[in-house]
Amino acid sequence: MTSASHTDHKYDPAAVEARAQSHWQQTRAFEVREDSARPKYYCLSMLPYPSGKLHMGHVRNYTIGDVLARSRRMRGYNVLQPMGWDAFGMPAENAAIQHNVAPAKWTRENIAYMKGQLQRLGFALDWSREIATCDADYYRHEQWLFTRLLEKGLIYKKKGVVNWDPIDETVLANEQVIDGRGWRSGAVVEKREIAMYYMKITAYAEELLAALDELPGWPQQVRTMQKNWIGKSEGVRFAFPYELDGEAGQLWVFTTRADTIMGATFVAVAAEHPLALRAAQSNPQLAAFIEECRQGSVAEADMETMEKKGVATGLFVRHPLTNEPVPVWVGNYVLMGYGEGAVMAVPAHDERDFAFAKKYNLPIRQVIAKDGETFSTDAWQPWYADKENVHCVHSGKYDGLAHEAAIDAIAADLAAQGLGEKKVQFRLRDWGISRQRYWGCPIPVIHCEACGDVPVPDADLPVRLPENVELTGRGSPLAKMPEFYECTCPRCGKPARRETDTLDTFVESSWYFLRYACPDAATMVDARAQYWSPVDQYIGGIEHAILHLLYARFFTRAMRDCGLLEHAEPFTRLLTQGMVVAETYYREQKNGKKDWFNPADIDVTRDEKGRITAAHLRQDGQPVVIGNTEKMSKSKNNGVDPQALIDQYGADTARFFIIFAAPPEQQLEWSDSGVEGAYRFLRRVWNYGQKMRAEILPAHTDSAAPQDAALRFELHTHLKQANHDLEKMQLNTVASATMKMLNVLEKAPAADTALHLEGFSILLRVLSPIAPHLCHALWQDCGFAERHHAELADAAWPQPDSAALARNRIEMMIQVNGKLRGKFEVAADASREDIEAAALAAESVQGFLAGATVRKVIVVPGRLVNLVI
RNA sequence: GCCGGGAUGGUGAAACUGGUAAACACAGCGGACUUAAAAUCCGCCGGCAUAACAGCCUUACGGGUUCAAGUCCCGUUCCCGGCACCA
Repeated sequence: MTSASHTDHKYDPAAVEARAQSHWQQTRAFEVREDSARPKYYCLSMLPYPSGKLHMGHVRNYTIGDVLARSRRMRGYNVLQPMGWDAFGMPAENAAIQHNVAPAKWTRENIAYMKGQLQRLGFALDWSREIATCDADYYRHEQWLFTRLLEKGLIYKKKGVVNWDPIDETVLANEQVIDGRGWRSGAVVEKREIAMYYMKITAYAEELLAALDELPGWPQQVRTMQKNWIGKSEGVRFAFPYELDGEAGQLWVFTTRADTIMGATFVAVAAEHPLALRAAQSNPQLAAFIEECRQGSVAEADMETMEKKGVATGLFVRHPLTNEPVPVWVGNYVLMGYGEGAVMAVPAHDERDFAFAKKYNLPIRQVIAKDGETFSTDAWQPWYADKENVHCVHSGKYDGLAHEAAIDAIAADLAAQGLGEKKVQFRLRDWGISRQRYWGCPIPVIHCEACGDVPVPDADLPVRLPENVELTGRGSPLAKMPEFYECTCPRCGKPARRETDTLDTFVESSWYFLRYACPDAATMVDARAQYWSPVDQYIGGIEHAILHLLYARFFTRAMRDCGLLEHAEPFTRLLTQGMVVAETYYREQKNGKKDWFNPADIDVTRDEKGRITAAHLRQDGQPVVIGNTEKMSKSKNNGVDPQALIDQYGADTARFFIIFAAPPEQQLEWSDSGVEGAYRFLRRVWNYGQKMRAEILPAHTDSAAPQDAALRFELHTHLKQANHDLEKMQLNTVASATMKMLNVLEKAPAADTALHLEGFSILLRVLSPIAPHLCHALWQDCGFAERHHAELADAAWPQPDSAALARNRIEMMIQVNGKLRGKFEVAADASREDIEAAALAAESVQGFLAGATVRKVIVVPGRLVNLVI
């Protein structure tokens, strides 16, 4: 049963873990295939970007996934848990520029290293299904789908606005724009319009929204965020007619507050709006303002927080209901790519318009009133924007109408003139998927002067990304490679030019979970994808709550509508893990830039209460500023390397600590203390296992029964709690329960061998998903594999014994006026009257009852009695 | 700015459906064992007050509902995530 190397009494994580891992590898324990005899369980963690080495967030994510996967397997499920690499992306290009290494080489080396780390952590992964999104065997299918979606009209081309760095002549990601300047060049960033491909996600807006109600396995907060992001609103789209240079035109806007139209005192248009550009031709001041609006990033957060500015165009449109002239302004806060690129402004009933009108001295006209409130243009009051219990005033024939009625009447009048109608609008915008980057999936389109944009025929796929390139950081590499872009048109055979943009990396991560099911399929997916779909449990960071998860939901539907799948929702249950955060430390340079220091290089000073009072850089002993506690990131240099933890304490300790330290959905604040405690606990388990082998097992006979009912009650109470918490995915208290179980077993008399055996077999099974290596070794060494006829990974999950949990007397509390005053014992099946009588007679409350009248007695069976006096 | 979330002892946290606030740990303090150290084991450990008990207070802050509120409602502060080209 055991070999000499296993009989060493000291807990040696490295040896224990190598032993378990080689067992799993030799038995191919976690390679699975379709099996109609058992329920399937597809447990998926978000795939990592191969940035170099694992960070703590990865370890947390995959540990949570592994606990769920292993515990399901022990409950009889056919469990698939795969892993792969989100291998395209910007960091590889940055590394290439900085270290002069090809992105492909850099990425593949990172993958090899990180794979080794994942294997060292002992996750129950089916490595035979591993995929890397940068492999042509993966992205060829994505290119194939692209051409289908292009034909179906679900992908189309239009102009979009990007951040343009005029010095590096390159498009910048929002992340690369810092305070309006390019991160490398320092140049003031400009907005530039370029032609791009878009996925028509808005075609699915209604379905994506409605289906959120049918995702009970998703956290409510994620569903709410997606709902708000899709942003369905019902309103009125209408036009302000105008005449310009003798030509008639219409300026269209959308509003959800058509009941306030009579208070519209100006119209604001985006800087890129055709009317603005036309007016600027003869208005240098306006032209200068439009130029100013072109500067800065395209990020919405920047647009929303910047100072709202505007300039009058000098043009006027006519109010569609009053025919009065209304001035047209250009506002830097109006987005051309959103809605109509123009908004009506009602200063009296919109807070932003109010501020703008005050700033530029534009009229503020009240058209909504509320009983008991007085309107004043001096300061904004929240009720000005109310929709309930308000009515129209100063609005002619609409006076007295409530919100809904006014909208109906106004929409009808606009429609009668052909100047508007009710409309449902979504905040959701189509998904721009073109990237002017090198390290991504090439867009499979050929541009021909005669034939236009021609999709690459199936037979010519994949369009391979050339892998040996030099990156300079200027321009787009593919656009400088004639050997890549020079080609012939598949239709007419004449010389043509290949598209040099690549796809957004979110495209790869929108369907990878389907490819795991059939990684060797000749087509994009096959029947195996249907067997494993949908993913039963998805685990990943809360930061992906909107974009990635929404894109994947859309993509699954698009594939369904191409006949590739039968289902619409990719992920049945979702667990959004909290972030791993750590303190930040920095020093500010004279130019305002911050140098960030890693927590590992910092010594902190604490006061007698343990609070941090100061921090110093170990290297020079000089003080540093203590920043906020934030998500571990490269930019803030506050990452803690999990490798050091694994090297020192082993994978089981790292896993146990991460599970124990915080509930999965909550943020996990990293601290080195506590890891030691996890290690001590596992060592106690190991030492108990050695005692089991040396003392308990030799004394045990199979006919013996557990003796100590009180301890057995505690043991099964902890097991019941653990099972309940596991179901809720509150894994930290599952870990606590295993600690409580060990505390019980260490109290148990050595002679009660049956209790020890029962208890330890339960403990090992409950602990095994969290610390699988240690438990695997003890399970074998203590003979449980023979007793239970299964290796631990396949052992049946333990269930509490109801006989052990039965009680005939229970303890209840007595409150007097809601304050705890005493306790008493009562038979478990006592009647309400008996409980009440026992409570009133209890010694501990006599002092409070003396001279008082008991007005009311509240009995909560099994818990407490509250005496109201 | 907008959307979503969070705040409980020195620290991480627990408290099931509104019913004993602080389980389980970490750190700290005291003790046992030891020539000594490490390891291990035992005890104490929210605040005020007290010789000790009794008692009073306490779940970010301010109100409210209830026999009873960490939990529900209203308002506020601070922190975190996302905001469409970071992944």
